[in-house]
Amino acid sequence: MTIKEIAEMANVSSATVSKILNGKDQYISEATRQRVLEIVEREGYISNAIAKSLKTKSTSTLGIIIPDVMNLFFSELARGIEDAAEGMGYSVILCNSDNKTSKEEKYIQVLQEKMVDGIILTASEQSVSNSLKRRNMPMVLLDRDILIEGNVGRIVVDNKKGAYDATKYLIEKGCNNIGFISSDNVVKSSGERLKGYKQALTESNMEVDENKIYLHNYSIDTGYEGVKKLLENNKLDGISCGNDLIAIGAIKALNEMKIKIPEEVKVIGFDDIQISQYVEPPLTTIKQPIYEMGEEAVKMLISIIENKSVGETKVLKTTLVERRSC
Amino acid sequence: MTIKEIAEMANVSSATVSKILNGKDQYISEATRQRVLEIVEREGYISNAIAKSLKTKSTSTLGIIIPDVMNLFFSELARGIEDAAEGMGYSVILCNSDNKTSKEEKYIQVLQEKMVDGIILTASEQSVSNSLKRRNMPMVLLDRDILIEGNVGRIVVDNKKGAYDATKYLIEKGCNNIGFISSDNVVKSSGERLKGYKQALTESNMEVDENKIYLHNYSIDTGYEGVKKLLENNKLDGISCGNDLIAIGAIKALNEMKIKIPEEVKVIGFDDIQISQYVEPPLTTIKQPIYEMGEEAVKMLISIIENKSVGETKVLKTTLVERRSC
DNA sequence: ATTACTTAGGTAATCGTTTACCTTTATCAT
DNA sequence: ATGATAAAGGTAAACGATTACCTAAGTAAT
Repeated sequence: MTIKEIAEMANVSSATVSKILNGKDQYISEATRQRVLEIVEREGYISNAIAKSLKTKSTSTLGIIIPDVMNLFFSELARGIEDAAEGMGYSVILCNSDNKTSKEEKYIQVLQEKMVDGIILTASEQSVSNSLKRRNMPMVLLDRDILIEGNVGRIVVDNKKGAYDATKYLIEKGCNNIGFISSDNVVKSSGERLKGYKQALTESNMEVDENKIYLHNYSIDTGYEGVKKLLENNKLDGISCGNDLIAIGAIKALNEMKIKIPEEVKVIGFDDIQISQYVEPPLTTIKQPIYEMGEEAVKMLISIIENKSVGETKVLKTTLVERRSC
Repeated sequence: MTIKEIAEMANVSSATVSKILNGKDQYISEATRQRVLEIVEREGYISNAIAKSLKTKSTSTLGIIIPDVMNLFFSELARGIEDAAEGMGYSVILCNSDNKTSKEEKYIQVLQEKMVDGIILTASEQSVSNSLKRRNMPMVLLDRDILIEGNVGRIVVDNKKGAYDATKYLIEKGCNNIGFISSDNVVKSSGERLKGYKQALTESNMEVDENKIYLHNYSIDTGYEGVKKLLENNKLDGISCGNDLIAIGAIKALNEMKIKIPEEVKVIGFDDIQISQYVEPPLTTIKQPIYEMGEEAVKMLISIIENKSVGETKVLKTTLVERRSC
């Protein structure tokens, strides 16, 4: 069922049908309009967006590349993105990069072939500018900032301040031996969080002890292993974690070791993913406005697409949410 | 940069370039092939999949409609789907229905306009056949079975047996007073799980007591509330939960009430979502092969698309995984 | 009566591929 | 020398919309 067939049934030209369907009907009589619309309805006509896209050079589709939707942080990001996109008339193609530059590059290629109007990229750990051959594709970098040339937007939080606040909070709560468990990946945010931790210690005249730092990746297992390793040689009374998954792993290990939280050791996370309020004890953490970050990314991307803005950097605020783990 | 421009540079026709790019080059000399390929590479030509789709009537894109990616069950499903799709050369458009028939219908319309090759639908709670106007679109129903006419595939598990096994296990572990907390939604699987619970009781000559059943929805809060409500009037020593989220909420409530798990009350879940192994105590549950269900859905859908099979129903097996909550 | 504008709609090129069908030249068996 | 076949590549229609530009009739002002 095409526009041409509808046109024949209504005894008008396909141009007329197209105009009516797109609301460009100021020079179409109401009678004709009604007649066409009725036929469209009766025949269950569904317009062919592919043909439309070919002509108009716009697909109303966005590509989103994240490491892994199964990770609660990214699934919330994805949800924020999809909701905002849907609200603005866009669909989203979902891509999981598994933090692999190779998959990321492949997806960028595919998304360009599919003529998405723009791409939201949560960069993989090793991605560098030159691996991203983009042909002037509107793009916003979300959560993870990387070096990249050209007109790209950025939505980030102040990771250093967040980690600083977390550690400072632990100090205020009376901790004297604070460990840090996080990821050793090379994305900027990871480094910033480590810096924030160190700065908080230094400012309070505590020494930075590399033996109290365990870096691996952003997973529950890292938190679990980190606690086991760190407590072999140290007496910690506070642990600042690079993200909530790590904190959850840390809590699990501490629970198993019958170490009381928060009485003996206080634990603080980063992100405030959905599940964090449900662990035992509920996790005190540095909240990122994850869902909103997704929304903001879409808004910025669409404004770049529609040429209303040039890529800028938007820094969203983190907040400390107090629960029972401290 | 189009195929025509490449053709001009190489002094061949666009047909030749197209043939080379699509591997239909049995009658193209190696010299020409190389020359064209080099130009394609040098100019960074990216093919226009939209134009291709218009001609070939296939987009290599699948639509997936799930209630909510932020729900761990569905995010794992989504991941399985995306991985399998990517492996078979397809992209996926992600849609969150929030269990609303209205959103679901809207997405189905959009997906058809975008000419996806097929749709994987995890149906919303109220969706019924006639609300789904589809124009002969290949489709597979995933996880939730609904009545629908036409040629659709189905990937499900035996929910009744799963819930039966769970409850039976509790009985074997010595429980005499087993409650059931689940969702009251109208999808078939919810009813099946309730039936499985009841059947296990009946078979063991235990009476089904409606006061020990709390039905609301598949959320952590339901588990939490359910325990509070059920323990007001009952002395339970076992709780069979409609899914893991509910079980996690139940465990949280029990922990707060200082009731020992599994000594005083045993808890069993359903699904085996990722997080379940990390709660305290780790959750014993009926494992659904979630990721594989996503994969299987893609395989079945693509085989329907390629006309290699007609819609059939595939029932995957659940297994009981023992952890410390029982 | 002429000009100008508005209303209502039609014509046909165009977007970038794919592909059925055609042409030309070379090779080869008879 | 002839016909058949293979090799190499070209021509142009088609996919289904959109849209710049055109036409024609009616109306209104001068």
